[in-house]
Amino acid sequence: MAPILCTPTSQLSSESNAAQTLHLLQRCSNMEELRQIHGQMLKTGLILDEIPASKLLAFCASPNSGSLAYARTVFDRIFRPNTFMWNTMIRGYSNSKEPEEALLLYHHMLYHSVPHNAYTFPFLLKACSSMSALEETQQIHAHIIKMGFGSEIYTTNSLLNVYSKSGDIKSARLLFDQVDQRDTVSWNSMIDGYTKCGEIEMAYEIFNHMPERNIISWTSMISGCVGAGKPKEALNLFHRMQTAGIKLDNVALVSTLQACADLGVLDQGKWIHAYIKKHEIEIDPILGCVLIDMYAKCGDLEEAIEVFRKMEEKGVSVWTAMISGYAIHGRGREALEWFMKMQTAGVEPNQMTFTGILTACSHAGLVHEAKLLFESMERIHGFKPSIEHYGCMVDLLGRAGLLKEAEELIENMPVKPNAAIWGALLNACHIHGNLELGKQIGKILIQVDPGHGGRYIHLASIHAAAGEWNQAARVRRQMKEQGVSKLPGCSVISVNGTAHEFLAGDESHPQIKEIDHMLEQIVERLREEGYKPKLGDLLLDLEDKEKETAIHHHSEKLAVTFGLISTKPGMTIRIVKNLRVCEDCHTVIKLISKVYAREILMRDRTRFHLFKDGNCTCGDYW
DNA sequence: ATAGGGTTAG
Repeated sequence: MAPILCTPTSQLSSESNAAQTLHLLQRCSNMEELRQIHGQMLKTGLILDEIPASKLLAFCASPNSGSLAYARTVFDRIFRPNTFMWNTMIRGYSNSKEPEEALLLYHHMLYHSVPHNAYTFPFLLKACSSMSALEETQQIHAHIIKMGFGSEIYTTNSLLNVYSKSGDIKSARLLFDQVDQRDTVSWNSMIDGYTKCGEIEMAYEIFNHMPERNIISWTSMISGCVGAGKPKEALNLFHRMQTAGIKLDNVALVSTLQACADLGVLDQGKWIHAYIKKHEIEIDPILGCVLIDMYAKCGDLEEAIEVFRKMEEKGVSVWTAMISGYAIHGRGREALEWFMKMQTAGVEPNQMTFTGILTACSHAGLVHEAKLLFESMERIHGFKPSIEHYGCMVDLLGRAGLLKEAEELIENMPVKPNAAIWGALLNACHIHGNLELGKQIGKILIQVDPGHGGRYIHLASIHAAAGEWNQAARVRRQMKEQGVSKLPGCSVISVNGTAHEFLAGDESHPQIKEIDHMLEQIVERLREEGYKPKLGDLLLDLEDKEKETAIHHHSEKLAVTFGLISTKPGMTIRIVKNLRVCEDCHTVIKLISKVYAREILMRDRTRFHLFKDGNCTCGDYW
């Protein structure tokens, strides 16, 4: 028989067919196209070929445009999938809402004795990490050692990462010290682990000792500081990072903007926004969210709206950031309008949106509206109100003077009240002078939250307001015995880009003489307007004259006074205070806004106060 | 293939 000299036409065509299909798979951009290719592959039998089938699976299981469910149906029909295919499915589930499926697949994989390769464990451990599944991680760790992957750096790094993320920093450290190979990823995971469990000093130690730092090292430290309530250190690190010549990316900017928001430093926040524009960095949904939040928290709602307008993808978080922005400014009506606009735009509110809108109602005294919204949460939107939402309602009712209703709500709510709930009620007692109830709640709070200095101060000042000096002193003693200290009041004012910080009774400012002199003048001037210092609930057991001196040196008064002498007439004075503004300071600043014809914008612990013509936007309830 | 980011009551 004559030998076949050339490849049969049919085979040629099927080969070029396979090449073409592979090419199509490579360029495939959505599931619609993929379905067609899949159909083609079923017809030609190419689905039986490992490489095209793998490519098909990989596309469906990819997190962006794929469909994991589709991938699963394909996978389940493959006879003896290879390791790559198993890995692909495990990876798909590890990035999905059902990471536990990744573990189940792994069990099947073991059952079918499919061999592992170096890619299997990183994917699998990622699934563990998103579930914080410590026990499973320990079991997998044992497999890793048994199967000889214990020196694979991707695998050990993944282990480090799960232990860190799941809060088992001890195991992470043990492994970190054990392994014979470490890279930047290993060090970075340790930084993240230490910051996540609040050990910021240890994170610094790792950071300082690592041989090489990349942008992730820096960003982990910055976000760690933000999370630990050290936004100043975060900004400090940011500047060091720039000196080190690191190119910024979105994640680094997000963390830094949060620090700006926490500190209320508008200038620095603006600088970053300008940087984003200059370098044409894309404002993704998360970056947009924190930009809006930063502007809102730095007092510039107009600019927040601008950012919102320019964003292309307006998801629920972005709307929520806007609504929460209006909330802290006490602009409840507008918050409600935005809430409506959002739904008209077809965006469904989530739990956080409700926290935002209820807060907005609370700060603006919109009791009726809040009740309707609260009731609609479950009835219309299908959310069970969480403890945060109950907190908003207690705050709202209490602020509005409906103490009885607030108490009833606490009694009838399905969850156990926490410190925040009692705190809201105590605050209401304070505002409305319900000293008896206040004392009861104060006692509960000290038990629930014994390490929180503010609680003792609050209770002591209620006793003081009732003229019970002995009781007030007793509470303060108790606080001392517990080793709890009071967070000192601190107000910051930015003048020409420099932040000036004042503590209560602070003498350290270089212009303190001038400030003191001006302050005396102000008090004189305000007395003519009928101002009397309110000393009633001041804690200190002092003579009235001494009390006056103390109260006049509260940080917010020092900062406002400095603002008056160091900025041009007519300019808005912007101040950020770390605690709730004191009642006497609130009165004084209102009067200053009238007598000195200045707008004063002050952010305290919970909200903004805009003082203007002798009034404040908080309506005196804060 | 492994590491860093969101709005949140008091």
